[in-house]
Amino acid sequence: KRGVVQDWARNAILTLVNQGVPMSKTWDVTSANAKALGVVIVGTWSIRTSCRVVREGGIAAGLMIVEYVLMCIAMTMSGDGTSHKSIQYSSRYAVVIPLNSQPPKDCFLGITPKVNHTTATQFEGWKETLQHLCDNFNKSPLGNEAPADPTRMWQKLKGYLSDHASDQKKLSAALERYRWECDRELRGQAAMVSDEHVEERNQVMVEKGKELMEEIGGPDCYLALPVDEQIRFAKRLVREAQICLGEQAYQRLSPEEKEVVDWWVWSGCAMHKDLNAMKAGADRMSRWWVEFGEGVAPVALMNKFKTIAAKSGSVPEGSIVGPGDRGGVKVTDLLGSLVKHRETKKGHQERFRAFSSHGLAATEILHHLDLYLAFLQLVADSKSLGNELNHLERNVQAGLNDPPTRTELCVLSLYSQAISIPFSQHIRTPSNASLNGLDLGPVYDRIKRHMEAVINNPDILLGRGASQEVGTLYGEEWNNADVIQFIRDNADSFPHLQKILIEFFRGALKTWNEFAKDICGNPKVTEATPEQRRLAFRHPTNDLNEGALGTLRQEYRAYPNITFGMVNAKLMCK
DNA sequence: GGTACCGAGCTCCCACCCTA
DNA sequence: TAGGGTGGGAGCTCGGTACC
Repeated sequence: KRGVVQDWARNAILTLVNQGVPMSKTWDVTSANAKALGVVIVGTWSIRTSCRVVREGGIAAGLMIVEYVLMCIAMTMSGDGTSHKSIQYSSRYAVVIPLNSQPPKDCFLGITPKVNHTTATQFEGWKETLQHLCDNFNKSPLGNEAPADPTRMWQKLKGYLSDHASDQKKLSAALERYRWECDRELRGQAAMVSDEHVEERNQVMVEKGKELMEEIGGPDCYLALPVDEQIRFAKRLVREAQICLGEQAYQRLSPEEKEVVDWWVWSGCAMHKDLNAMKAGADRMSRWWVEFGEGVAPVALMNKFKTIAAKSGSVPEGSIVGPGDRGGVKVTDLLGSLVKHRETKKGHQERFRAFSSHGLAATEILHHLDLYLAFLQLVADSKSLGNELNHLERNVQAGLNDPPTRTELCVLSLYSQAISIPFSQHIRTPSNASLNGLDLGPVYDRIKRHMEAVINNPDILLGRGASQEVGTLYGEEWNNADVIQFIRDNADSFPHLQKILIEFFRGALKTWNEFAKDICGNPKVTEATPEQRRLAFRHPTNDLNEGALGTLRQEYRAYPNITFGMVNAKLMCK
């Protein structure tokens, strides 16, 4: 058809946009490539067409997702939230398990804005998401042939993956409850048209009818309702009767069949476990100085306002300085602000491109300690008036020169080198892409055993003869052997290092024990058959949702006027 | 550090073209 | 002639840059 952009061009547009080409430049890139290859393209396309193709691609991807879900044997869901410029957003993914032995498939269900972060709102968001996908599918020719029913999607759910926030566990319980309702509703639907248990069915209908009729005040009240209210009442009556009949049908199943039907597992993101363990270790480390430091503690690194208040003497310094105003984590935070500020116009990120986590930051700082101190001097020298560092720079300089703060940096680095990095590499390595989050029990046990070993014998990490074989989680190479050597060479400068290390590991271990309960201490997981685990497959981490929300921020920044619908379309096309 | 302006990239509205 | 496909132009938002 003349005047219509061909399929090859649509595919090219989607590919280019997925590779990061702005939608306004897809034609320029295509024509430049064609020219270079000596190919003549008949016609052209506009920016508007480019945008439409991407949006259509998103809709087509949504239809494909519904097809996958309708054909799959089971599925799990995962979600995460963030706020961007005062608006809350939720990202949702599903992993569908195909009928055959094909690997699980990730399906991006979209990012939606929401009015708040309550469990009820998030739960409604999930219902709306699946309903919206089915509505779109049913409006398409595919849906005319075989309409999609979100109830059947819900029935296939086997679990939920999220972070460890209490609202997420509550959300998982709400999703599980709704899955239960959908399952019983479908069983009830089958019972309604079945020739068996007819008396039972009639009895349920009569009883439910009476119960709901009493609730609204009797038949006269029902007749006084507007027609749309009457229809809503009738639908509710049918649904509740179906659920009741469905429960009766369920009770006739064998115990083994019931277990398969009811099986649902919530699990938390593995990287959140590590992050929380790091945080707990740091808290415990900072408390140690207060209880046993005998007056020695990391230097206070107060912000500008607290410093002014302390200097004025109006408030005792002890009541101003909080636990988060000193130590290794504080100095990595401050140096992070200095060399990798989240606002592109601030900081010195053109000179340094290194930080990403407290553990890695501590390693980087210790590895190049002299360089960072020299850099701060360079900053001071480059100031036009009086060679004075600003408040932030002075704080960083004080922290880097402070032995107790350096001690904490050593501990953060050792935990990162021994536990965090080997663990994250293990669960994120491409060869482990099919690693099931439910199969991480042995990994968590290994982490706990290794941490206990360090607590009982810190020389595993600190001893001069200690090797990477016994020091790291999997006995592999240190991520940064120079820093390990630096810590050992300077052990005399850190008299509290061993005690602080043990304290940190005790705090982190306690959190690991607590946070790994979803897998290690959960009989649903530990006693599950391989087939049950396969059906409830979920990734070890919530990276997919974290990544989608990160993409949303990047897209908003790169394209200020983009709608989240377009961001969704771009992500769904991938 | 504050202000004004520019430009990039997307969306919306509407008119035109093409085909069945 | 209706309806789908397409592009022109205007408008919006916000990061970047120049200037004071």
